[in-house]
Amino acid sequence: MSNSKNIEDFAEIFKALSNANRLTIFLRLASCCRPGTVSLFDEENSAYVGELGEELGVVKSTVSHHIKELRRVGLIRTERRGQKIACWVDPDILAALKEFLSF
Amino acid sequence: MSNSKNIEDFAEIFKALSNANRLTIFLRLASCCRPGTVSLFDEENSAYVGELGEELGVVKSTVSHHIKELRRVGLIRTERRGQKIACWVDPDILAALKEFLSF
DNA sequence: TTTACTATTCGACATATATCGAATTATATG
DNA sequence: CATATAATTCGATATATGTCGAATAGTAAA
Repeated sequence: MSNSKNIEDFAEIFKALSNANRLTIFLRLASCCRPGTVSLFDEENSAYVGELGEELGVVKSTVSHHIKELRRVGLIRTERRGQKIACWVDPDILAALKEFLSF
Repeated sequence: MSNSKNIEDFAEIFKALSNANRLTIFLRLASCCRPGTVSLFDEENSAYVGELGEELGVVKSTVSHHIKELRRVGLIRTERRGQKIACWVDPDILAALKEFLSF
């Protein structure tokens, strides 16, 4: 099935989490978008690219690059909503990750 | 307490698992040395540096480098037993890792 | 259609990393 | 002590990565 992952897939996932800024972004996204739920980046729950960058002290292009990487390995999913980007943590991959570490 | 970890610590841990060869080494070690139990690298359960290298197709020095990295971030612990190296997965850090991904 | 705001892409660069082979160190045994 | 075996360290190198700033693209609203 298309969901099965091998060693290299997991290595890529870990790599996506191996940078402190990227890991912070991931946790921030996870905190505002519970796995399985799609949260908009609205006023109360703002976490769009620009703001994430300000918090971290990196420019927008870098944040965009990191988000792209998180999405590439499947950790998060994103969708444009107007000018901003909605995102959520993929619940399946989180489960797969925990399963992977269960030995 | 000395066990508490911050974002950067976890990023380092993920980085240690982000290389396919290193991840393979870690899983191989985990499979022969259950967390919390210290297993020697004896004949039946051989996983010392040289053999790990042969399996992966990398030279000893590279394996040694990877093991050093896994140890540095605390994922595994090692101890010399004669000419060979005993190792085991640190159960605490595994638990911390799973806890970290529980949100 | 302008203008404003947001996100992405692109090119550049400095730094980090994976890997190898040679040299060295550690341990055991003849 | 000399030899053999195992692991580490060291120096070199090619590749990957994180970051920035400028340019571009997408969306909304005046």
